[in-house]
Amino acid sequence: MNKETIGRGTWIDKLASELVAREKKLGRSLEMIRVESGLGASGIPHIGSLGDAVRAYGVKMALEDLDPGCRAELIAYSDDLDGLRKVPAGFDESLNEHLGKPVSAIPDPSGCHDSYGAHMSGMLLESLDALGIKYTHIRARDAYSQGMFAEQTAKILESASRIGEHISEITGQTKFRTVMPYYPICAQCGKIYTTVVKEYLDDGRVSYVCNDAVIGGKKIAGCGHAAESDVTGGAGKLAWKVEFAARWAALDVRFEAFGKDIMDSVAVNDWVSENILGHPPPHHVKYEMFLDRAGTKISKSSGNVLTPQTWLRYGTPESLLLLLYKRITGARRVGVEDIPLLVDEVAQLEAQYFAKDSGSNREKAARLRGLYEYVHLLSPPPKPAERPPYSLLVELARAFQDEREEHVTRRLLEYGTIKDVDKTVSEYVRLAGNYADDYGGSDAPKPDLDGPMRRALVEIADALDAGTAAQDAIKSSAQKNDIQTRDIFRTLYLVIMAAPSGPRLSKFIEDVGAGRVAAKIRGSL
RNA sequence: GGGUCUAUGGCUCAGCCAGGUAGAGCACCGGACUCUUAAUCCGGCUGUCGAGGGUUCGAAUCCCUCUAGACCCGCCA
Repeated sequence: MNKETIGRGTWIDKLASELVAREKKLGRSLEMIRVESGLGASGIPHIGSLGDAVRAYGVKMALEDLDPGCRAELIAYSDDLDGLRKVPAGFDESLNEHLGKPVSAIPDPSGCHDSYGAHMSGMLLESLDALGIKYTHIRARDAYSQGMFAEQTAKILESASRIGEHISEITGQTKFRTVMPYYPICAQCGKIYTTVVKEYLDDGRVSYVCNDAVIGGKKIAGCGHAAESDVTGGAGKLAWKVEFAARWAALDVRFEAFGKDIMDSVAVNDWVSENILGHPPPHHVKYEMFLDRAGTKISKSSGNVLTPQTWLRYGTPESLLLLLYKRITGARRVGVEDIPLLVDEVAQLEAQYFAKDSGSNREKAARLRGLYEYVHLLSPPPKPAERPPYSLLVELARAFQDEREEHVTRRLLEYGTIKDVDKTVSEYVRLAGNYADDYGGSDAPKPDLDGPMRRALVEIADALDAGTAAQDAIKSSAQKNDIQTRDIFRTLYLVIMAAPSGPRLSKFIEDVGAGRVAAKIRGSL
């Protein structure tokens, strides 16, 4: 009944221990365990793509943590020989002429990387760096041109008919019964999705024809070129249904997570890996897609991407790691509005982590401790940081537009929310400030400025200019115009900071300056 | 056609994987403090854990069936 907690008690530890058990059973060495994450390079990386890599890194950490004799490494593999299927929302239409070409052969529209593909995977690598995640980066283009998969490619193409039959059996997809699972880049037009290979020649070459293809309901024109292509020199790539297997075998990959959208591909690749390439396939875990708040899949090519960059504009790296590490099962609806929750949840975890008594449920406490440790990549800080509540910060940030950090920090100290100002506080103020600026008050109602209220506001503005204390000015004008004080306060908040509530007004007015507030009130009338 | 996930208080969800007295936040009610706003603090209310069956001493949790919703695959990657 009381099972011993595995590792640090999280799903990551459980997964890693299953993996170790399997490796031992297979009699393989634990000296270097490679875990892999495919990056994708054809669209703007979203939270889900990041999750794949971050979770794989979690498994890497857990492996080294569980077994002292074990070293592990995360391979981040950019699929930059994949062709461009669709111009992502917000990108220039001129990319249309490159549809079907490998993304590493398309110029970077932003001009900062050597190709479109490098730009896209670069964004993901940047966010991995921002999170402190270490990886070994491999680009498909380099791997193929160095002949990394030559041996596997040969074996696969030799067994193409057997593989085609199997694919048709388990996925219902029949095309590989007649077509080789390999796409050469057309030597004439540079496209990769238009080439069809019917024959694998004995000398390591394939013969192909460049035909029209339909991708995503859209026709991509082929150029009609017919030629032969060497399969070992980077002039083409394996189809996805068999390419993972080649990678796993060539790089000796022992773990790879996957989204449910590629379940079939993984099943085929497992079979190919085991039966054609003689490499026991990596241990897997399947995860659900991240959905946006409306419940639709986050897609790289339609506009609703929640990118790691967006998250990190408002939330801490820890909050993003928490999102990805707290669990792996279950469909996840996620949006910018979750960032405040996750940031605060880190604070809550931290409080529990440093609390003296761990509560009644030891197992649960251990899991939460473990989660906190993973959120800090297993190097938790020696002592808790000052972590003011995010919603309070947003509210204060809305109130103080100028010299924000100084004003907000002073408030926090006065409230007793924080005792000291440290790096975390200024980071939090900056992030919550971004949130307040971008999402501030848009849903706040417009103040109702009719007769008496209008007069009252004018009086208040005059009184403020005359140096009257804010509190007195508000009270007397409320009496004079027969308005509830609470209504005046409410209206003032709406006028001054476009929110129905806020910090105490008298101190706020003192901070900001009575003259400026008076001007703001007049400006709204 | 095939597959996966989800269903827990008014709302959003945790707990389920490794069974042991149903939890949190928000909302709401009462109180404290306050400048009749906000924030903070204390206390309180809120549940046929989607339905039915099974396993078990014990099921929100495991198994089966069903219902509802969502997503994915059946182009390509």
